[in-house]
Amino acid sequence: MHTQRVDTLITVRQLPVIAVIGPTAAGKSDLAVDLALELGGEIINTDSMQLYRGMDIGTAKLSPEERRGIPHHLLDIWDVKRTASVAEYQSLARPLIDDLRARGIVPILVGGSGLYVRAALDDLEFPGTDPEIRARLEAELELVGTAPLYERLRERDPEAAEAILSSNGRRIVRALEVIEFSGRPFSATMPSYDAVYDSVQLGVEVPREVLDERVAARVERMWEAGLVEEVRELAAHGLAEGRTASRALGYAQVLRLLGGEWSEEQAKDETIRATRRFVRRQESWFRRDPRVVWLPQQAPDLLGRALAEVLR
RNA sequence: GGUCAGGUAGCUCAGUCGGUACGAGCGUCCGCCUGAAAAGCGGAAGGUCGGCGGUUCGACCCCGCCCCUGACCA
Repeated sequence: MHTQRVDTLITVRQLPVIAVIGPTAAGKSDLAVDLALELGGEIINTDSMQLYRGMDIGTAKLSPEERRGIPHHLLDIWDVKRTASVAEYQSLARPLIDDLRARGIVPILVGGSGLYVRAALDDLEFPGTDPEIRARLEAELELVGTAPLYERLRERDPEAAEAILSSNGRRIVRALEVIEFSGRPFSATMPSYDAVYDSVQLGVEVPREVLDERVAARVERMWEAGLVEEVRELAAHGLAEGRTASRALGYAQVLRLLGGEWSEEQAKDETIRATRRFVRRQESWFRRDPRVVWLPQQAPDLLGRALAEVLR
């Protein structure tokens, strides 16, 4: 009976689910751990590449010490050969969030994969997939190119065709796949930001010039920390066959280095360039969501401001 | 000192028998994004074509001089 009253009290003042988002190298992970220590939270990874086992250096995974005793979930759960999937991620993240909340622990999502964050937090439903149809369409795309497939999409689902550019083979294939196995149109409904949880999204903001410098420094550090070795080892475990993991920043470039296609300098430069490009894409994705509260990472009282937003 | 090659977008380079620079890749800026999302796709802004003078109706493209870069010769 005692415990029941306590539980009730806690439920009354339940904190929102927190998501720490923002571009690569902005300082999300540290802020998240700070928040977890302060609020009694645990961390759920929202980074598509940190889901992979063995991809540590290149994904800037926090070391055990850096985690400062805070449990981190959804790290190292996939083999590099496996193709990533937002839908699967969603099916893993949701129960986890629910479970933590039920135990009075604040879930703190951290990561730069925008779609993954939304899959966890927002009311997104993924219509399913059919590997055979997909494979067939992809083969067709390879063979005929994008134009005929786009034409077909326009016939079967004009609305989807409207939303998808005729040059984007990947999205055309996915739309056709869904239409084919579901018999229904591919409703690529744009930004419906309907949250399923009470949540706060904290965007860590860093001036672009600073970020660009940090990216270069970080890639340099990754190299020194043995990224090439890490990739070499993963390659022995089939990294190159992995559809997703083989494309990860740093990994893709080192793979080309190992394949003799690029020099070390080239691989490094390309990694920096690709990462900067990625940063810009992340910013444009997150900027679009009006719910994000942006906090300047370099401000003296970052944690305090973050807490204020959470406890508001 | 001489010979040759070259000086065109922020970078690397295309290009025109003289008629408004058609440029390309990269970078930059902006945007899109529902089962690969560290992926995929799109749009835009950037050039007094090394400088000065000449020939011409007209020159980035022809001529002269000069400056700069690289290679070679001495």
